[in-house]
Amino acid sequence: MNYCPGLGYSQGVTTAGTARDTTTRTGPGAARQHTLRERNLELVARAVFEVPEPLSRAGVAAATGLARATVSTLVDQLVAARLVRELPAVTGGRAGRPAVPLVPAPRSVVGLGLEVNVDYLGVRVLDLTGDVVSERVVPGALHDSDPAVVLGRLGELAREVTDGVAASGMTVAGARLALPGLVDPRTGLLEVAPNLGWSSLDPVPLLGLGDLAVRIANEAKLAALAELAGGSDVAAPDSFIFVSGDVGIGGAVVVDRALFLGERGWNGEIGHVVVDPAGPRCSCGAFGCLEQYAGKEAMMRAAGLPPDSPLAALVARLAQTGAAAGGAQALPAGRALGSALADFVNLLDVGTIVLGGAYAELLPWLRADVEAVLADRVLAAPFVDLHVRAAQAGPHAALTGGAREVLRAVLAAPAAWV
Amino acid sequence: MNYCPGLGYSQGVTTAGTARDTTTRTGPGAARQHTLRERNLELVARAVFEVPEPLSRAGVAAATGLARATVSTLVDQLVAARLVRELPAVTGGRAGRPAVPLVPAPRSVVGLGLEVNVDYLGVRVLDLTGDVVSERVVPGALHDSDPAVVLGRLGELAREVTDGVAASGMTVAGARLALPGLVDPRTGLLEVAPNLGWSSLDPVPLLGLGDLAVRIANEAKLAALAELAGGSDVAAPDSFIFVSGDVGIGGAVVVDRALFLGERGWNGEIGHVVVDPAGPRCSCGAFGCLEQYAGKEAMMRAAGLPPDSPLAALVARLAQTGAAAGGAQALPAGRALGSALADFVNLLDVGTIVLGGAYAELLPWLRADVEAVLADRVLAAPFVDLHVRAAQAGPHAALTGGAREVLRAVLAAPAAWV
DNA sequence: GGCAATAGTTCATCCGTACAACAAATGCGG
DNA sequence: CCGCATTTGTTGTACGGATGAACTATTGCC
Repeated sequence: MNYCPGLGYSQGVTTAGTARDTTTRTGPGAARQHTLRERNLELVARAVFEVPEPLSRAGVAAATGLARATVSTLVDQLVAARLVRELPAVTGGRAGRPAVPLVPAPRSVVGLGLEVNVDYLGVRVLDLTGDVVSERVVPGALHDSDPAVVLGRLGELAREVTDGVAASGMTVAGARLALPGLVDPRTGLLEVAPNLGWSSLDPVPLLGLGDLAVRIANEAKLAALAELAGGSDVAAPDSFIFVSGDVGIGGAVVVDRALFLGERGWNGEIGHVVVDPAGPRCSCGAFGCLEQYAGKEAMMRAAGLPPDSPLAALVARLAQTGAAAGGAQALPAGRALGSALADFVNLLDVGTIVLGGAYAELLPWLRADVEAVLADRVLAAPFVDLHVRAAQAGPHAALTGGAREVLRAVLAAPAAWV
Repeated sequence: MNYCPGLGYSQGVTTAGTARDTTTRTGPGAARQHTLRERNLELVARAVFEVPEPLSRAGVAAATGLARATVSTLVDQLVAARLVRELPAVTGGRAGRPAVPLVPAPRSVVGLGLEVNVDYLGVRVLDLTGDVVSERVVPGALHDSDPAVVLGRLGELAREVTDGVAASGMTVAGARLALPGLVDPRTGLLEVAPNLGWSSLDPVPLLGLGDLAVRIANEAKLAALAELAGGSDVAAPDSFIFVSGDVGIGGAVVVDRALFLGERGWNGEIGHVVVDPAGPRCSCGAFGCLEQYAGKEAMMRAAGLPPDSPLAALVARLAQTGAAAGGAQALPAGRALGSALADFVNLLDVGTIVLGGAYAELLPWLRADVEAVLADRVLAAPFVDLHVRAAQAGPHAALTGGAREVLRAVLAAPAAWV
């Protein structure tokens, strides 16, 4: 599925004689004997976790290309590490010794998702099967709040939840804290979160979660990862653009089931893409940004509602005014959003667009305009099927995405758990 | 240098019970004993090729973390494969046995770059040191040309060049054909190249190059890769946005020295990003695309020149009208380009912008406007240094980029050459 | 009940790296 | 000029991990 023509890494053909590139790129390091073990442990773990029907040891061997003997020892280690569980042998009607199905271990190793957003605090625990083990979501008005107080409160919630989880014998592998702002994953610092009124702070210590490994990330990025779980009726795409409409507009890019983050993870800022340079001035100082057309307040105003109305009011108004779901021009946001998304697709060539936040509910009134503008403006539209769909992950998707991200890291390096 | 928080691969945590993701992702395959050898061969090759000062075997061992004994055997294989050459031992004034410097082997394994563009055909051969071994560039007016004739002629040029190269004992590792249009790397087909008047064709067989491995790619993408060689005075950035202005406007994205290609490699189409929805109609059918402001014809018209004037005429006119280099508003294209680039940066978070094609020469008259609009419109501008620079690779950069790409692939899998 | 079929385990073998010892080639101090 | 420290490169042994074949375990079917 990787169509890049073998462009996996640094090029490094240097013209002889010119002194540059002085920093030695250490690279991923030397491959030793135990590297094989780590690599194949990961391979086996992926085989067990990515397949819809449980595999046996023999099935894993066939799927991975490893020898049955090798798979046996690796699976035994994963079982001992409580990452994989053996189900009772099932006699499937065929001849031969019955196979032992291998499944992700439930309620053993879990991931913790944390979130501070404008109107709530949340904690969610997921186990390796994807089940929600425990969660707490507390509403609150957190514009211009005190980070120490809010994060301390979130830390308390997290401790309550993790204490209960640990009492049941589960192990918390780590945590991800989702924040609605510019986050620097290198330093773990929050640069600025306009809607919270926070800036330039180190949030992790304020949680007071001791030695638990907590990493921070942008809320929309983690919400996008939650979409990789797919929905009850629809499969998850491997590559998509995720755009979430709320007070601000957040975006993320997923390619081959991994986030694309640019240089610092500050990508996907579709809210400030040019829609019309003659448009209204944006809070960012520029003119005609998408946010001025498709941000929550702009949509409310366009519908004749107070800017801070709840989303339900807008939905009710749309239904009341008889705007045909599926019809064009129900919301002025539709064409603006389509225009910005067309830029996004032209620049990235990712053909599936997942709309989250308020857009998920408003999609019936947005879709016609969005799709029409995409067809007009995307250069490759004649050669590509563009898909626009609503987000599948439920409310507080960033909590799910954060917890999933912790568990993904566990599966990427299962050797640390054996 | 990888700031993504461990998002290397497919996630795969699936909710138990829901049937989806049915395609078994085979993954990169099982790691066997010889995988170690391949991996470490690559590591050693990179160490030799990426360092400005030649390393000895002991130096490679220190740089890679491998044992000296291991490095010795690996280096011997690379030398036998003619990828690496030993220089005469140099007694560097220090005590101890003199070290044998290892360098990329000159004139041994070479890469072939091919290109069809609107006004020329070209062939260029690079060796592993980055030197141009041989090249042929033939001007021609190729709008609305016959693909069979043009590609046949290019194939003849390529054979002439490769015959000479082979007669000198060199081995051509492969070729890349650069085309100005939408290319599908999966199938090797050219979907459409508007300026050539070509569409829906399989160009490789028309070259008549027999069993030589030829792959096709977009011209701007390969030109961007040429920038990884750096310039005589300035180091190459590891991540950058490349935008090349000509009749059309081409773009590419390089992150960590590798092309980012989206799903099909049809990304970087900045020429059709919205600058002003009330603007002129574009050849693509939409309104107010960047190409209508910063395409070559638009720039000529804005300067009062015939649309098909040579670039030199525009430069002369700018000098003549006394438009201050470095001053604002010398060209209307400047602010339009800045607007589209700001969208690009907002969506991708890549902070270095390399301008090629006509923009490289026009940069003195564009820079002030571009940088001003970027500062206004890029959301992360207060936290990031944005760099705008002219392309360093000389004319016909796609030829260099294509040849480099072939050699990069050789270094990524040196085991095939031992 | 015997036989074929499939799952899982055990064991000798092979491959590649690591570590240590050794050989080679130099600078330096006496 | 000689001995010694120093660094490079090579040789030999040990070890870890994957393999494939042989073996055991458990079922369906005739």
